[in-house]
Amino acid sequence: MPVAADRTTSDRLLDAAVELFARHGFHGTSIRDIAERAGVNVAAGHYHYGSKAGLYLAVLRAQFAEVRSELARRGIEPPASAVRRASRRELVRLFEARVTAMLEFLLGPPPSAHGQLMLREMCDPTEALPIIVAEFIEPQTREMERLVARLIPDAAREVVSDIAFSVIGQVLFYRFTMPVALRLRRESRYPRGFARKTARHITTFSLNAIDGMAAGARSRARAR
Amino acid sequence: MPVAADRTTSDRLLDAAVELFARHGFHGTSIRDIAERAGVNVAAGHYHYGSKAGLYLAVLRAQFAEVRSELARRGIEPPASAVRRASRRELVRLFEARVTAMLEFLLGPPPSAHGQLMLREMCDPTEALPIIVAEFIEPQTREMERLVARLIPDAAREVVSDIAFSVIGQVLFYRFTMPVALRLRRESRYPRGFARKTARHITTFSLNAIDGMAAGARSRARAR
DNA sequence: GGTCGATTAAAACATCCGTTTGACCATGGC
DNA sequence: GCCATGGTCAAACGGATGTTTTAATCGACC
Repeated sequence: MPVAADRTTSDRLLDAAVELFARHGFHGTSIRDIAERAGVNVAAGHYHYGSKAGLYLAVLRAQFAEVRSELARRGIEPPASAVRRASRRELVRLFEARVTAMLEFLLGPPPSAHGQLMLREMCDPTEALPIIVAEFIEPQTREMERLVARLIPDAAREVVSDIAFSVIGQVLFYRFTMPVALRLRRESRYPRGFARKTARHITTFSLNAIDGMAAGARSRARAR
Repeated sequence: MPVAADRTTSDRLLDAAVELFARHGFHGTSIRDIAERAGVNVAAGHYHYGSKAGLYLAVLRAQFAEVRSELARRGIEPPASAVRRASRRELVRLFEARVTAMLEFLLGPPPSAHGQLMLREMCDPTEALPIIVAEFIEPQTREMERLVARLIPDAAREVVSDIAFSVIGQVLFYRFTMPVALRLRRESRYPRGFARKTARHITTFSLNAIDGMAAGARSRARAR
């Protein structure tokens, strides 16, 4: 089943490589598989990308550049000034919107290749990992920190950072443990609306945690 | 660097295989690498375990049987009746002890092979995944649910389950994203006491969340 | 029309892979 | 002593792998 034909050889290689690397990993995918799927010669990979590793790197570069622009397109990257001025109600809305967007983005349907490739980089970090961090994880963490900082004022930078990590952690968790979660649920894929429903839970859980920690900090401050 | 010598061939194979499968994955590890590390002949793997896949399966069986007994040894598996009778203070202590034990277990030092093998099964599920679920994830989830159920009485089973997932999620997250977390921190491994410190954060975060959700449920009940 | 650089194609290369074979060796029962 | 048995070994097998080589093809430009 070759990829769409009206594209350059290098693009078709990239498309096929995304599919197969995501599905079977670097070691589990052969140049010949990729070439066959792309409908090109085995030598094309080396000609256009130098080596198998070069092709893999190009795949991740392309994917996570796309991730960044996709997230920007969905408009969940409001200018920092907007977050600074937002009311509590607006902050909560932004929080849930962000969590929902990330989950929908990662869980599909169909399940995106991004999540799988990211997971693979956690298993076997390559020189592509810095790209993923820079293009996806770092900006998402910073934006989340900005939101959290407004939701729990006067908290130490480190506390804010830990909380942002807990939130992002819950989100990524639902992607990374998908095979297990589905097995526990005895289903073959997440049901319709699962991302939204899960986002609601994570939001509720996390906002209660944040509010509780803020209240705790206030009462400790009074006791001093 | 061969493995200790005063053991049977099949045991030395298993030891070497744990190391290498954890480090480089199934596809990334060759029978020859394993045999060399174990100091035995290449044919030994097939003789004792039938095939490479058979050896891999044996590795995971052994590892996660060990996990189960190790967790039992650490005494964080109190009989269900103890949880049923525990005071709030005791429940909180059990909660933090469980989170701490899981984190110390997963993060090391040195980082355990279990976590890495588990992560690999999330990437490429094999017939070993049911073993991991049955030996580790399922029991941990059930125990956590039991604790959570006591901490937020009268909650629906589904809510309890979601919360338990959020807690386990945060714990596994710190293992799964280790390469990224370390990169963001610009360190090569987690500092001493990191597991304990992180367990404190997860406990604080989660208990605040649970208490908040419990209070929210109560006030909604009153409004009705 | 011819030249040249860029691209594609087929074939070959060397290496590595999982697996199998058949010989060798120790041990224990008869 | 001798065979049966279970374990270990070097060697080889067939196939797959990433990569390279070499030749053919295409398109633009003078």
